[in-house]
Amino acid sequence: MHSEVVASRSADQRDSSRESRNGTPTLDAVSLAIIQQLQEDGRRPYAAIGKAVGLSEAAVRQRVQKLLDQGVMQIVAVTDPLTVGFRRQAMVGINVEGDVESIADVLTGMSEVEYVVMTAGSFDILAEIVCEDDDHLLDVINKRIRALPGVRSTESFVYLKLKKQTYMWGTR
Amino acid sequence: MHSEVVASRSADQRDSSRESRNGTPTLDAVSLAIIQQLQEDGRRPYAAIGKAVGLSEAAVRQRVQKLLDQGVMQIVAVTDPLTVGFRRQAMVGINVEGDVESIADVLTGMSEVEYVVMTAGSFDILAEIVCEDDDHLLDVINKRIRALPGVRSTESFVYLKLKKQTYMWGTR
DNA sequence: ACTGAAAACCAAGATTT
DNA sequence: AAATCTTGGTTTTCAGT
Repeated sequence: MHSEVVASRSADQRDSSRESRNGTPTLDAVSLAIIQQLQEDGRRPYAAIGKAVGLSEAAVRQRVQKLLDQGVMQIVAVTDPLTVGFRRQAMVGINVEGDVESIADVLTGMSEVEYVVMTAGSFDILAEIVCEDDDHLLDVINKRIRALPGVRSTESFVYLKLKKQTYMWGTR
Repeated sequence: MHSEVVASRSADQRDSSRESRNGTPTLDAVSLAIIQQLQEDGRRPYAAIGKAVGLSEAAVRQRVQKLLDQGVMQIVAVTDPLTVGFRRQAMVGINVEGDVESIADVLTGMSEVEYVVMTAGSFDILAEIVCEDDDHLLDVINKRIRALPGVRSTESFVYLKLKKQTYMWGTR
């Protein structure tokens, strides 16, 4: 059903823990294959993954644990908040004067903010907000975000309908 | 460590499968609690979830299966593509003339598109793109998306750095 | 709720770099 | 030496009745 991965363990694919320049771990082909398996099904048994990538069950488990500990991946349930019910959701484009990253860090600390990216283009930051209702959303955007020193302007895009949500890169 | 959920099984919270007006299943408190557990850890054992929500292991298992089958949630490994390596990523704001949803549907069918939302505001659609490299990204945006009949204009926001990615609504 | 089967876990021991 | 993989034995979880 899912593709076998040739996992000859040699040469250039043996380092799963070396640090690259930006502090993020370099992943070898085997770890990528494991992640791929788990992108298809986050609860796939370690033994099945092992068979697919050519490793023992225990080895897979150890690698998965490490990937989780390192924060390279998370295994989670994902839903569409709007579908699940009671929420208002929006993307907010933000323009900043001064240090963009420090603003991004503040946003990251806000519980209503699910997603923060620094971008190139006419916004410096995109932040996705999940709220209880309109009042809550208004509060977060107008009172809390726009009030941050350094935030020059914001533009909001309230979600009407989520059409697609995938986590399948590498598996297309 | 994680909060116990009072799951008295009565009256208005026993229907996890009834269909609401828009065709999405109405979730009861117990199912929400289960999802919450799995948002913290997608591989949490059914028994542990059962203890937290006040259900037997088997009951949890059945509910989880149903939630997955219904497409209410998915349990998957989530990564930051940029961290994992070889990708260029961008959010594209799109303006449409005519039927917005049909354009959204086309985007949904494109493998490079991970995320599609219809929005209110100065964009009709927001689409997140994951690509191999700059050339690929350029191709997708300029050749494929802008070429769609009905697409009036697009604006791109290339990702520089992902700062936050959470799936914790309800658990803050 | 019970039961056989599968999966997860653990602790050494072996292998590779 | 350090890290990674394997093996064998044990406990826990799972799936079906």
